[in-house]
Amino acid sequence: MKTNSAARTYRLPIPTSDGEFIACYSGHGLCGLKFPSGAMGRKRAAGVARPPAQVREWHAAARQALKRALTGQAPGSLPPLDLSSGTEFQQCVWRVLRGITPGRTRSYSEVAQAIGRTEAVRAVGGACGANPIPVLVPCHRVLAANQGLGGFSGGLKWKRLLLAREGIELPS
DNA sequence: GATGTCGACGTGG
DNA sequence: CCACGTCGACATC
Repeated sequence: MKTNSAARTYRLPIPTSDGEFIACYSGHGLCGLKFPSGAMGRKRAAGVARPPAQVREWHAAARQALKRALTGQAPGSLPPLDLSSGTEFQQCVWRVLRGITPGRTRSYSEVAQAIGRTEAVRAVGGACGANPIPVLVPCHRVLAANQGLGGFSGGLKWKRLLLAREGIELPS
């Protein structure tokens, strides 16, 4: 049978003043966002077909949302997010993250509490690290309870930067 | 107070 | 089995 083009994922660049992010789209929506990689090969996707209209539409929304998020504002309307790659537990965590408003933070234990698994604090950290759409799913707003910064898959400098943009004063 | 150890939890290697 | 983007409880100085 024909290659199921519906399952194909598209990787499209989002140029920003902070570098070129890469957005990934599945047939169901935005499924990934990557931070700019320092030594970026900016190869135009020469042989790659132009994405379907639906994807281009999502991409336009994502670009605008990311721009706003990078200035510390609420992202506004988002394209549909395809978080199906995550386990049920992870999706619960990510849902909570999306409820944290810009300029506010939670601790890993508070998030654990919010999903009704008070003791799964550490697992929450793991779920945050597995977040496929950083920035728009604000895993950076989760700090350690002891006022520490915690970690960040994309690099702690990004976490610091994003928090600073939202006017959050970092502990020590 | 400042350290050190330990148990609890989900996931991937 | 182990290591994580953790935390709080306890032990010991």
